Amino acid sequence: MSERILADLNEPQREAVTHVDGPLLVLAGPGSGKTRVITRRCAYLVQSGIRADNILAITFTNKAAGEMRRRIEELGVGRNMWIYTFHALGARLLREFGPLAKVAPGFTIFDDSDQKRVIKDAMLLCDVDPNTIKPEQVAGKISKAKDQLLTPEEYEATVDFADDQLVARLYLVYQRLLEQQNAVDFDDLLMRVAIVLRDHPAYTARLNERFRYVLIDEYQDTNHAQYLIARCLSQHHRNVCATGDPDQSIYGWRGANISNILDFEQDYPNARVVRLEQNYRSTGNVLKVASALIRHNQNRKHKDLWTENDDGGPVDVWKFAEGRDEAERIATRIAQLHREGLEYAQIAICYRVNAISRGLEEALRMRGIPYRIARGLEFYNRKEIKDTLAYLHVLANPADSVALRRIINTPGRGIGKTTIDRVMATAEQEGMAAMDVVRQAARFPVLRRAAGKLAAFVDLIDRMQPAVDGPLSELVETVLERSGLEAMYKEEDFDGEEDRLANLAELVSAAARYEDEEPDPSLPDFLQRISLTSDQDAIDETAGAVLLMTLHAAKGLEFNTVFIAGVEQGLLPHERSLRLATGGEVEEERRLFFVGITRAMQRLTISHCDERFLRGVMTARIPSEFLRELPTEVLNTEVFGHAISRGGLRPRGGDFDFGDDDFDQRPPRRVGRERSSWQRYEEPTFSPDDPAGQSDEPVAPPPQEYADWRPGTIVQHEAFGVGRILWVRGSAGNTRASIRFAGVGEKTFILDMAPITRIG
DNA sequence: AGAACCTGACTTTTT
DNA sequence: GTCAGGTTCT
Repeated sequence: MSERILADLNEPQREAVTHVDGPLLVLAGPGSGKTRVITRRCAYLVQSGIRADNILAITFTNKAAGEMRRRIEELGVGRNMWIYTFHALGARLLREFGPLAKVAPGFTIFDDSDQKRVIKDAMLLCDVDPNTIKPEQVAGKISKAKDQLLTPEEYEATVDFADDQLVARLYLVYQRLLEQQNAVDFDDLLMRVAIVLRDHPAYTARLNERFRYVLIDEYQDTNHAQYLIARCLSQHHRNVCATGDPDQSIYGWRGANISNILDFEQDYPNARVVRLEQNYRSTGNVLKVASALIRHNQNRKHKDLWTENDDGGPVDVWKFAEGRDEAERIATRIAQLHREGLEYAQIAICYRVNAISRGLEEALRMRGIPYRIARGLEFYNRKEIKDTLAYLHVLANPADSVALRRIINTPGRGIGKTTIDRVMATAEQEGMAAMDVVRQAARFPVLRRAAGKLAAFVDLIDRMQPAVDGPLSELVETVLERSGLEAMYKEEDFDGEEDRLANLAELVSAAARYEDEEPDPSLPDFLQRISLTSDQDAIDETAGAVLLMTLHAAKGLEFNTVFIAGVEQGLLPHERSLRLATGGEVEEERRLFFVGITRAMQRLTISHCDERFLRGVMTARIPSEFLRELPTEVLNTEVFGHAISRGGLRPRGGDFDFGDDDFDQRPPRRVGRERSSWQRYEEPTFSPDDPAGQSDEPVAPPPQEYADWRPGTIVQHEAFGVGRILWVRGSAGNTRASIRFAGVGEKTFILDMAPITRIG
């Protein structure tokens, strides 16, 4: 077994894996086999006689935790290892020592939108005009305070600006509102645990006994509270292993403190430091570009990244006249690579801001290239899911009035804003839970008129309550039926384009799956777990589609071919990071670029434009200052003119620098290859009765995916039966077809949405 | 109570 | 240009 654990490790990797006692810092460059080191080390510890349940590994995402568990179990050890995200560990410990931290079991975890709701409530209660300060700002300051473990009282003592005194008041009320609802926010999960660990040495000692080896992954992203938790958990034995890469610290704006990793050696004297510098992922040229870029940062630990891989082709730097050209060219290039045998799933397009994705999507759709967007906030943020979960939350925790407000009139049952406001005001006055006010509505004169409707709602909830003790999936079904949500969404689905019922069915099966896998399932645990599930966890790199994502979302992934679009000043680095020009923020932007570059295994293309549509207006752009920092000798720079309105995509010759006179005038170099892809650009096919290309505003051709939906084609519609296509037109994603049905007449549909199939 | 209308914001968002 | 959230109108 030892053989297997140490097999194919390089020297530093082996050193890290076989380090057992005492603090260890693993500085792991991108693609240096960090996960391998972590999992092998866990196996090594177990093999040296340490019990798996004495080992605690902490990650940032559920996905990372799951991946780690999978790979450790593959090595045949560690079935009982503690593998958690920081927040899940927090939730777990809070449940354990709840009384010490003033939370009752079954507490609700509020997400950002719940939190915002409560802050608004606090502002209302404190008579704070939202024009003075925005709820988001308040949230930000409270979050910072919690990161520093400051209770409202302690925070108040530290502030001297009037603004912050206001925040202190709001923080106090906010916290009170949370407590009344037996709810915590994400920051509480860390702060409360850290405070208990700080103030209850006996408890901390016990946990040190339990977790004799502590491992923290992505240490560069820890904030202060997380740092303290890690520190306390390893206070007695000092068997702490931190892994990470300061050059990939990209969450400073969320409170991550890069100094935690930079100062590890001061924090833990005698720490062993291992540098993983050999890269197994990228070509030599990609790595050269990455290294040259990141060298421009001051605040870092130097690493010499190297690889035994081939140099590979040059790194492409493409310059376009306009955003649309960029999107077109990337899409055609992807089509070409696919024809040459590259899987779509091996390709990613990254950008700094989500706003860039739209144009790319359109271009991909136009060519029928399958793609997926790894955008934040998908499944659990859908309205129908949030509604259903809100019922479950009320059942699990009747004090949860954020959830109560969400469902009390959803579906509509004639309980309006006035009534809801009165319920909330009464609850505040009487110091009661909102649900209890609703229960006793008849007692309160202001609620007299609504009392009947409120009683009906109470009755509804009470009739659901018994199902809480039954199987979870059945509970969800009961809620869907009795609440009327199912009926409501059935109707909406019928005349809308959404498929909300399908999502709800997915929720039911998620509940069933949870119940299946969990030894000790419970409704509160299910809900907590959902609250701690992010969309990052849902990114599936193997879905057979090109992945579009922000540079942030790309961290930790790798692809054969990577495009980084919109590498322009103001976008990357983003203008908001330039404003206060605090150097540090520009360095974080540079790290973001570094993260993007190092996702690429074989091919990397960086692109930028002279103009692009931003916020509805065409905006002049200049290339990113970072482009000057790249080594020209491994770049292949190309300049392209307009793809569409100037009659076809063609490369334009001529001089090319990065467009800014301040740049040093290194001669532009061209490396390698003919640009054969241009010649192969395919003129889109236009539908016959829709002669396009005459106006400046061409009518978009039907996307490739509908290429053979020609007039005359016979199709079947779920409701209208068999019909004949009259015409197809429209832009990608909005392709419309007019179809004549016997006895029904002509109807126009959006093809992506309508339940239509081709027949014959 | 619900629809229509208006306004402002618009980086990133591991939990 | 687009979306969400809030406000005003009916």
